[in-house]
Amino acid sequence: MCGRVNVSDNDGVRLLLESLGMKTWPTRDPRFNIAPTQTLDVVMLDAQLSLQPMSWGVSMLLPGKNGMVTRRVQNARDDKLWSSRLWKPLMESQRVLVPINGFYEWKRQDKKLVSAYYMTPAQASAMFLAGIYKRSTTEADKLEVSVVTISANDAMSMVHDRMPVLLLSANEAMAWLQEGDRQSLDALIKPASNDALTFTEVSNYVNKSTNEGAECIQPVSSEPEFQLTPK
DNA sequence: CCAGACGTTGTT
DNA sequence: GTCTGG
DNA sequence: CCAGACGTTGTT
DNA sequence: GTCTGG
Repeated sequence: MCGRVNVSDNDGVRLLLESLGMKTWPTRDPRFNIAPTQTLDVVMLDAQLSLQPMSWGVSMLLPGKNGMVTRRVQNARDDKLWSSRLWKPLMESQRVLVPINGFYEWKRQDKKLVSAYYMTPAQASAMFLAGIYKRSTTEADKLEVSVVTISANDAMSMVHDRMPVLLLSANEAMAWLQEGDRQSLDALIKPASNDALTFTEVSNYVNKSTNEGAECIQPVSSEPEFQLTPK
């Protein structure tokens, strides 16, 4: 779940960041198809709120056939946040917000891909995902982020059984950054309400992560747009 | 997340 | 089948 | 000190 | 391999 996002509408993101009182926003070229290992601009709270580029996926070391192997983990499950030795320290002091315009999910049936869907906030043009970040142990100054996930709500479960944790108000977003105790944070870690997201079925153009542009979010019409004239 | 590879040597 | 790259 | 875990997704 | 918990 949540392994592909869209950050193509800088105006929408700017409004979202301004709702927190920020005066900076992304100046990157629009990206309709951001995949794990690529760069996300992430909101962190230090002395002030700031926007930091981070690589999508927190690295962890695991024993492999020939020594240790690095594995990148793009999502953090809600039920592991306080028990895993990877996530727990990040939950305590490394919480961040991931501003996006929307994310993609793929529906499967009998193991096979059926269709791709684009999810956008119903009430805004951008939204925050709950994230946790870590300083890279190998590369100085490199930051890595994972997106917190939870069981899908009823609406999402039509497509997929997991979804990212959404922070849909400025209050919730700031609470995620500021709260110190576990109880307050746990209150934020819940599936969004069923009417929080708008679903759009899109073509398989977005499947390939090197494909870019507005074609990624173009709706699939129920009727074919073009029909061959029968002969 | 999905797509695509999944080997090596020697040579230019 | 499983790993890596984007 | 030793024992045991160590992400996530998809899948059913 | 390396960290956490007992």
